Amino acid sequence: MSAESAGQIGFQPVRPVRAYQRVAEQIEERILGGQLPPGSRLPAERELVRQFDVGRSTIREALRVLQSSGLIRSRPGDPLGAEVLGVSPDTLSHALGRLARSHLSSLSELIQFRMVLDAESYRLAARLHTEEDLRRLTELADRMEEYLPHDPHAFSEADAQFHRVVAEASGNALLALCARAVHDAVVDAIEGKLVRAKRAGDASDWMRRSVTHHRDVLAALRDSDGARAARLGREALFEHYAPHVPAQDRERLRAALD
Amino acid sequence: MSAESAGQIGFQPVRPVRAYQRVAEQIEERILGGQLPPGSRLPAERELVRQFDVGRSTIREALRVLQSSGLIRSRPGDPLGAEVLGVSPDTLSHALGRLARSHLSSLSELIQFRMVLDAESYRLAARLHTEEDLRRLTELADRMEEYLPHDPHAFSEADAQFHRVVAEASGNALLALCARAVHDAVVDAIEGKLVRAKRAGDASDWMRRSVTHHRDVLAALRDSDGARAARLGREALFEHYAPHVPAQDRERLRAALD
DNA sequence: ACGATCAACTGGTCTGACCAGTCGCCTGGC
DNA sequence: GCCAGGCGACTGGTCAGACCAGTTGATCGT
Repeated sequence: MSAESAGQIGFQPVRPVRAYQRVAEQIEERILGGQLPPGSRLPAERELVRQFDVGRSTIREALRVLQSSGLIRSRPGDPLGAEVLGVSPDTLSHALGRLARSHLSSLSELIQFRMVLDAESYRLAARLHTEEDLRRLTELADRMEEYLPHDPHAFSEADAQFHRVVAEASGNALLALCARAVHDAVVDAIEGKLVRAKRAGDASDWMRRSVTHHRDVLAALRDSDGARAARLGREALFEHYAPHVPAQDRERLRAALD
Repeated sequence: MSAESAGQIGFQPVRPVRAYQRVAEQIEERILGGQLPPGSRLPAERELVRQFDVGRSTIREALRVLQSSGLIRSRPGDPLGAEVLGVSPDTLSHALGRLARSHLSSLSELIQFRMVLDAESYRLAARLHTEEDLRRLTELADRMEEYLPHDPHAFSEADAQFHRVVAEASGNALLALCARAVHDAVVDAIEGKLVRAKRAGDASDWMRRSVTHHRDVLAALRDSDGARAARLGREALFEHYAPHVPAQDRERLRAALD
């Protein structure tokens, strides 16, 4: 290594490790390592105090860290102790949501990212889907058409579920997870505008176009035509969101189209 | 809404909101909202006790949550109070790393996801890069060639930086961030194997191929040929990682190739 | 047999204390 | 005049002990 070849020993700056950190690390290790599987219980706080031989505040700070990571959940009065939840995707969603809310990334970036993720999961789904996937998707498309006239809420629900099933059909849970997190972040960021637009009267028109879009995607998946499915996904997102993006950012979305 | 039309009022189950949660939320709100910009300082804990009118343990648990989210950092004895860090991408990396370590997602999913993200950022970079980007990338490629024979560590560093610059050139900070987080997660997950393989003697051979790969990508970017750049990225990752993936998962990676 | 009661827990919060650091000021020696 | 050193007055990290409200399961009275 270059530092060593220059004659320096290369001491690492040692940063103090807090007691609550070591407690949290030990417990996290046990959870990630498979001891303490999801559903199992941690000992009570006062028992952990005895086992780790630290004060209760230290234990509690460690548990707070684990809880904010979604690894455990605690409930007052529960005689069984905190519940182990295991690794949950919600942390990802939260992190993405924060990133989106901060001006570190703009709405157009978020939508462009969603275009990329959706299109690629479509592409993979076209290649790797099972018959069961197709059956579920057909059913969802049917349900959307059925709900179309009278229940916009159920329609949106079926819509979201359609996308989730496609993402799962891609065979990549991680990709599906991120796609969902980004989807949620976009919805959070733009909800107000869209609800207004839907109330403005073009709702049923939009829903009708949405149904044909989903049918097109389904057909592309059935043909195992990944490129077509991906293009459909990108175009639909572009058409849907471009009007809500500042004009100077629209070029960015267009760049993600081809 | 369907629940209301069924005659139910639709009360939401109210879950108790802990004091530390409200404290953490208020502070997070201020940070995300732009008051309390990165670099600014929080009041001292005992001052927060007065302002929020809660006990110090409550304040400390709230600060722990914020710290574990990467929003703040505190140092004992600092008379200025905890430092605001703002939204950081490290949270994403951590969340992805945990997801990868748990069997919720396999190594092959992680690598496939990286193929998707890298390829798409290449594609966007080919379209949106600036002259300055090209200059920096050329310099990095030169540096890689220079380091090639005698400093594998610096070589890897330049390699990673090359990918980071390409991701930035895509113009989408979110995409770049995720790409980097996934990259780090892959490196964490596979590091042991790779180091062994590199020591086995094919290191310089791999580095030589890597240099030509980066030159190819650079050329594709210069030609604004997004499809070619994306394909190059996918193929390089496939060739590099396929041997380290269980045989039954290799088909998954192949599906991401086209 | 069963429903109300109660005691022994739980986690959430508060108080007050101590420690080891860190910083600013202030002083004494140059 | 200036600078080194020391002396407080802070900081965050940790601990101990207490109280509260909620949950639970056994116990008791009917």
